[in-house]
Amino acid sequence: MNQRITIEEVARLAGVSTATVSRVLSRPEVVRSQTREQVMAAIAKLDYQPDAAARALASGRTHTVGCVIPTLDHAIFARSTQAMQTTLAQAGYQLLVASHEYDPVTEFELVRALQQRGVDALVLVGTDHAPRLWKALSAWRKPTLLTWSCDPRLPSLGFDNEGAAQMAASHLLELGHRYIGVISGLTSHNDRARSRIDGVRKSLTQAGLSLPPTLVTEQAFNLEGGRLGLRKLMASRQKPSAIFCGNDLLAVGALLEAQRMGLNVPSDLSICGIDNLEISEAINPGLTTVSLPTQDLGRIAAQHMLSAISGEIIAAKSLLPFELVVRGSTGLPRR
Amino acid sequence: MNQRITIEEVARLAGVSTATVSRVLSRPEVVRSQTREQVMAAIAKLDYQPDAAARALASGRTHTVGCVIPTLDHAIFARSTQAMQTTLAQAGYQLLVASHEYDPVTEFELVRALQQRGVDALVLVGTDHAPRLWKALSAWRKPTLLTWSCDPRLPSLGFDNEGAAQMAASHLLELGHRYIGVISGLTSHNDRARSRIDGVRKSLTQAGLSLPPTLVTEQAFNLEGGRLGLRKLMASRQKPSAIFCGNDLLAVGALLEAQRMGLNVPSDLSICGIDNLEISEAINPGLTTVSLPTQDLGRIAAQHMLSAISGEIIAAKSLLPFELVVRGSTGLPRR
DNA sequence: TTGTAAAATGTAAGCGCTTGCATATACTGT
DNA sequence: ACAGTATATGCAAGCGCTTACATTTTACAA
Repeated sequence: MNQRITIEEVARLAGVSTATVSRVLSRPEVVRSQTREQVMAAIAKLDYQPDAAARALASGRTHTVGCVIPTLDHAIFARSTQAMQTTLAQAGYQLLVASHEYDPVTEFELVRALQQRGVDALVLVGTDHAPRLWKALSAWRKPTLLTWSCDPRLPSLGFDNEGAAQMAASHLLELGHRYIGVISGLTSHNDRARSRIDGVRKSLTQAGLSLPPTLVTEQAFNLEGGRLGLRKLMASRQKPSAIFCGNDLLAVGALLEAQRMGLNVPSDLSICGIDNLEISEAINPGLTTVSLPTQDLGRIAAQHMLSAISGEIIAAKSLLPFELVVRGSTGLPRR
Repeated sequence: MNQRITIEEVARLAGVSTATVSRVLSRPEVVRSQTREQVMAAIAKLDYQPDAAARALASGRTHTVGCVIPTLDHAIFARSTQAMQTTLAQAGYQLLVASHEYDPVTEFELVRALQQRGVDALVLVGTDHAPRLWKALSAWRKPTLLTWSCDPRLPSLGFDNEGAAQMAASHLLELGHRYIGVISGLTSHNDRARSRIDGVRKSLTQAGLSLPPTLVTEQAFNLEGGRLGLRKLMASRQKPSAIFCGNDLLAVGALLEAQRMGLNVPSDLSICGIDNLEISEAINPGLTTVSLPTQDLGRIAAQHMLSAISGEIIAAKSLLPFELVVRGSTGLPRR
């Protein structure tokens, strides 16, 4: 840190006290405009950059929001995180991201690390967390937000994952499918994946059908998982005529693998996902899916945290809308 | 911050001075093991969490690395950022990410913001930066790394983008293509995109061919861009028999659009990209591409910064390897 | 033992800023 | 002009930690 410019030098040059300089920086409206301009001139002249650590120590606020996600390597999280970052940056806040790769222990440690760093707010994904993490969160006196799914224990901003899956399943049922397979993401430490399976099961039950374990497979959350899942389901005794995938990545993988196997989608097999990624629309045939506003999720999460930081009360639970997007990958079952 | 536990309370409970507690935290080996254990016990008992802002102010180090990228919304950046974050976290460092959406002004401001925050190192993407950003970087006395492409002005870790594009173009030339079109990403504030076009041009020139402007189109960096680009090129007077895309996202978009137009890939049109995304392998036909180790890029970038922070000298320029992956999307031109 | 060097610990001065409170200056109405 | 307010600025005490440097303890040789 060689000859860093300090607030003192600015104060000297401007002919005021450090307190005034500080005020110009944080609450300019309380400083007389003439004084303010002198100070601003000095700041500009010296190219003064306040030391964030010192500000944080003195004020107890870091202008930083922490965000702990499973991984940036999935488009949905990358997208919402991107939106969050942009929104925060516009308000002068910085985003500290950390990812745990679906490991609850890592997640706990990351949260602690972010808390130590004094982030002003924390955003987490989902409701599956280690008990001691819940404890660490409730002992923490700063805004915290759960995203993607909701839990009564903390303010949440998410989707009705079960409902989204039900919507997809109903679509398949309405088309006349009776044997519906499910390719789910790994459900460990992932409540979204579980809720989505539950949603399908609920729809099937309501229709007087059931979801036999042989028609459900859990796969890694990537294209390869979708392909493996498809092969597994199509190898079962009673082949499904339609497959619901826990997300679009799996669905796209399944679709491409079906085509490789020489199956025609949708006449041989209908496939449906959740998320509505860009690829879902582009692929041939287009993927029928439930569209989730993931970008809005990130943006609104950021807005909520900014509000909460400035003392406003935020909704305990907000659900974002979703809608079925029917494309070419689903159709009537073979007679 | 209500009744936060401070180092003083730990010291009191352990019966030592705050200095000793501090040493246990940062240089445990200089403390007698017996003392160290007393202190650790006190830390555990009180669940003491050191205040990062105070540590930063006193020590001048934040254990934070800043990373400024164009956007997280592209798989390649998400992937390398993810790898960086993981590597840093393992070393007890946190990642502050910021994205500028290809806007140099925003980029400059973000860098300043990160510098104010006292990050211990900074990672940037590419070599296209505002002049005042270069100035701000050289005035800064901490490790800085350029990634994706290299520049003599700063330590760099990247790819030979021109070479990668040449490799792809040579492949198409060897197959016998003479009319090669290019769908490039937007070249503004994006040296990688420009280098890749240059690479293709160079290969063509060496083969005694040229790259007419009508066979080059710049498109937004997404699937839609690839589709628009394809339509544009296929509408030109002299249709290309092969298309090089600046990255795989464009290539996949182009491929899917070609199929929608009823073209057979590769017999009617060969398509080739750069990056080797997961989708490139999964799609039918598989996309011929130049594979870049983006994950390694992030991991190694993190390692370099950790080394540099601890005072080691890092290479001024490291180039990561790449290789051509030939799949089904390229073939011989129609006779 | 005792002396000496090495190792361990303690003391206390900051790090650069914010902010409650005291003081000074600027307005207002009479 | 003057008291009485309202507004603007300054003073100085921290925020919680790190780290030279000083001091004490330990280890070991003589």
